[in-house]
Amino acid sequence: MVRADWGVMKTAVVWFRRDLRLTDNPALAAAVAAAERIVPVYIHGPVSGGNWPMGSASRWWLHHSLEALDGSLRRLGSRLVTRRGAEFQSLVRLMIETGAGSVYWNRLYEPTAIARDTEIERVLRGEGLTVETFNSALLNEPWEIQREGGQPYRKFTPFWKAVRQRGLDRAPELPPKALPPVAETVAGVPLEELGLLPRIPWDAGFHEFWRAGEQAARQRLDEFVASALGRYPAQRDRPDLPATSRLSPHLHFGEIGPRQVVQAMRDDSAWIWKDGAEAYNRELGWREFAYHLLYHFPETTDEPLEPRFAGFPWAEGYQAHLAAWQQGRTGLPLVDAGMRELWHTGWMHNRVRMVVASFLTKNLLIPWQEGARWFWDILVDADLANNTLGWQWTAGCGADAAPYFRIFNPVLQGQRFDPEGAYVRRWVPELAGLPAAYIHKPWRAPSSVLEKAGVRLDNTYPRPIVDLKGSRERALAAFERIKKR
DNA sequence: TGAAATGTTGGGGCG
DNA sequence: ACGCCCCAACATTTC
Repeated sequence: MVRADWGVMKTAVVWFRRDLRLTDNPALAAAVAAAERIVPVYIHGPVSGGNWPMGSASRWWLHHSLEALDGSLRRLGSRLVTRRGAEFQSLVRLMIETGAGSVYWNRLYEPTAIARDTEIERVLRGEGLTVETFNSALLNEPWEIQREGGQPYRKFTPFWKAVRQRGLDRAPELPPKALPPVAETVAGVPLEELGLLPRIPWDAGFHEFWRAGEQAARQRLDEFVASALGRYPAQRDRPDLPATSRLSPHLHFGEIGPRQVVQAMRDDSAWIWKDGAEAYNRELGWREFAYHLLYHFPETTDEPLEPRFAGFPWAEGYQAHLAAWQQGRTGLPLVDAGMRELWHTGWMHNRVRMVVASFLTKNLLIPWQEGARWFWDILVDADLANNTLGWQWTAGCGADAAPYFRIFNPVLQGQRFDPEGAYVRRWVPELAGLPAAYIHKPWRAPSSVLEKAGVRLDNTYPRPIVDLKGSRERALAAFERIKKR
């Protein structure tokens, strides 16, 4: 095969974005197959993302993930070039500098990213350059799954059925065995100068819970399959147990891809864990559904999909309640435990996410956008598609949403899913001395029990900021006003 | 991927 | 022995 025709080496830029891995990276694989020289680049653009610029926790993760990616590239003989500046200009400059005639990237699906990438692709192609884009993030492109007649799905169950009929098998790309070096003359900005790490070290605790990067992602997947997958269907709703995969931030940054995850489920020889694999694949299905919805209904990041919710009578003057929710001092132990887990680790168990979201939007009648905004900033797995779906689902205004009357009771949810109170004890230590019978409702505990546990209501721990029964009735009345006639 | 209110049933205490 | 009542326990309906 003659490739280095006329003695000119072909150079390709691989533009990394949220595909921070070498295995199962179709853009990288295609570039390696097509060119002799590879320039891997990450471009840190100016504040972008429209209404949704990357949050603090995401930036923390990104910093460490880029560090890991650079390490992986170096082990193969290459390195990551890090640039700062507007994406288009940075890309053009780099291509001119390196003599690259082509650029490869894996697609993003956020509305602002689609608009930007489409424009970059158009202009570069107009200049006669090669632009090739790929799917690394999803099992199917959002437009590949369609209803009869071409409309998008709005219900998960038929969507998932269509996905299953299409089949989940997508062979992951193998990683390159080696990569050509990047010339010394190609300069980059040191990672530290991107300013991704917070100035105030509120992230100090994150290191205890997370390790970013492709290797860590793979390890977590393997450990999950080996140790927890069998119990996943029965225990995944238990925040007090290590029953979930915690892959979400790795998936968000593309340190591992859904194809690899599905393959791990399939390859697992213990078929008695079939139910676990099925249940976990279904969760990947929700992720696919979220991207499907974001692609087809891009305005839902800010507006309810269900138009009648535009006139919903949300509470006014809710700042104090919002702050109590954010800081984990609502007086509802399960809610506070969740919000503090979020603050300390950048992550929250999914069952608890539903409970705190229901409490915010229904018991406090605070607009779901406020919750989405807070999660966006604090979650290490903050993902526009998933976050939007999750909040609209809880608020009852989204696709396949929870009916408006479905209001979680944080006490009952706590008793059901944290029966011994271990989760609350861990994150709300001032309640740790309470017996299980009162851990989820300290305000109902006899004074002798409180005293023995060292709990002084209103002092060491607040009473509930709203009455559960009354606020539930208020929410039902509010929803009644926008009910479909 | 609810909770509360309301309805039904059946065991057991008791006159 | 029988009927009455109470009330868990469970089922159904409603929000």
